[in-house]
Amino acid sequence: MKSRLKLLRAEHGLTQADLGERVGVSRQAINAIETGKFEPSLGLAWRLARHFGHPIEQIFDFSDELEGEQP
Amino acid sequence: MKSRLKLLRAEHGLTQADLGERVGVSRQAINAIETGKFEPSLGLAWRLARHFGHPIEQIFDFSDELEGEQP
DNA sequence: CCTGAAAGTCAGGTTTGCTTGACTTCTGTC
DNA sequence: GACAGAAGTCAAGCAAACCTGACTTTCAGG
Repeated sequence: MKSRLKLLRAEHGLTQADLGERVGVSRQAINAIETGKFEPSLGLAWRLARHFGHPIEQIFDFSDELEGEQP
Repeated sequence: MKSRLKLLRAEHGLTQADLGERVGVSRQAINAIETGKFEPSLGLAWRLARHFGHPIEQIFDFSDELEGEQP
């Protein structure tokens, strides 16, 4: 999973602590997501997407993790 | 959080076990999500959304959980 | 060079997403 | 009414998503 979170946050001139505060998580959580330590929950992803005014899929991209999903 | 998962699954004529198999989780997981026991991870939400061809926000709706997010 | 703010990292702990296995309840069909 | 398949539920366990608190690294300005 790759995210555009770091980019978006920079564009909005926010610090990790700032963003964390606004979406209700710790600054370490934001940092961990940006550095790929883990993925956000659906609720957090939703709040982040809403905060930046973008759809979730446009911020968090899983399209490189296509396994056995027979179409 | 309310989801349209049960509805979409019914529209596609799938059983909980079927759907679970296609997105890579157990049938109990699908059931728990449909009955509101817990929320899916972002990865699972992404796979479900992709499987039904809808954006995540259109399937899982958090808009009733708006707390202190100063716009 | 110093300082301070921001970012990054680690340990330890709690909560939640998800598993398997087993059991019960609901719904239809014969 | 019996049977089967689907849905629902519970317990026990593991892994991932958070938390707090503390520490180190990076880097721009004075």
